[in-house]
Amino acid sequence: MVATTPRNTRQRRAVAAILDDLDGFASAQEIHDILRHRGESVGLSTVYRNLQALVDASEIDALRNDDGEVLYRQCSTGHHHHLVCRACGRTIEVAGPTVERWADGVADKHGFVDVAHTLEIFGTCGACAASAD
Amino acid sequence: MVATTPRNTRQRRAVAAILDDLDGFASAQEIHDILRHRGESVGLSTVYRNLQALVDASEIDALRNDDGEVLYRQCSTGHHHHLVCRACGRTIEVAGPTVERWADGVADKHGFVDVAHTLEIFGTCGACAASAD
DNA sequence: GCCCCTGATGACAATGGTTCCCATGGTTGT
DNA sequence: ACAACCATGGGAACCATTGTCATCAGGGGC
Repeated sequence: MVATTPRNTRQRRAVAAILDDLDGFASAQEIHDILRHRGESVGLSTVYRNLQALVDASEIDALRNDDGEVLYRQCSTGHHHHLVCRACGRTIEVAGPTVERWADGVADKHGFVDVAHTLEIFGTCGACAASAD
Repeated sequence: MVATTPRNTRQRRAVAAILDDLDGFASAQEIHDILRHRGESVGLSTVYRNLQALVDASEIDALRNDDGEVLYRQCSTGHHHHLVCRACGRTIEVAGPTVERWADGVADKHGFVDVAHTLEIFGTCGACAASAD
């Protein structure tokens, strides 16, 4: 499987630009809407395809919210987790070396191989909690 | 909010019985199929409703697999996480007091309130890894 | 045990996020 | 510029899940 270089299309650039601008996580549909409002309309299928390609290339992170929707965000490289505000989507990347070791240790102790884990922290950030009073 | 006692119907008992018998996680559709094969046919809507009720009552745990499907399992009470085999679904409950404290501490440090977290470990159990060779 | 009220059921429609299909158009190597 | 071929987009298809509503049955009251 020789990795073919993806073409540099207007749509691909537009999707990447949105992810550059956004701070928190956003769904594919939200990104599609933002593109429409910017006048840089891109087909919904294309948004999905490009997001999936970026995930495959490990250039963005994806996670599911409680509703099962997939959210995307441009993140730093390397393994990390997220502290996400339920209200505004603001996201803080967190590293947890201890947790990584713990998870691997638990799996190893039970004879599991090819181990991966998911860990996300959800809460309400200070600003949103204050404005909700 | 006075909790009304749910009625003791054949369908409710049948769904609970399946969860009693199963060891690992199963999707609503799988449980529906098992019921059909047992001859204790139950409407799909009813399966979903009863599973949701059991989740609300904290009598079973629910989590999403990579495909976004919701999986259900009868678990011990109290907060815990899961080590799940991708191949056979075998599940081991794990407690991680250190992780709990770490997650809460991280959230607190950033001023987040009303904090929750998700943590699941996926891997291939020894038996499945051996049979895959 | 029998009735009746009311919540539970189930067949089907509807929803919503995501993926598939395929004719068309734009990109890139030459 | 040319041509080959990948990317696009609009709509249909998919699939898990939820909603609708007429019908059914559990269980409290008698």
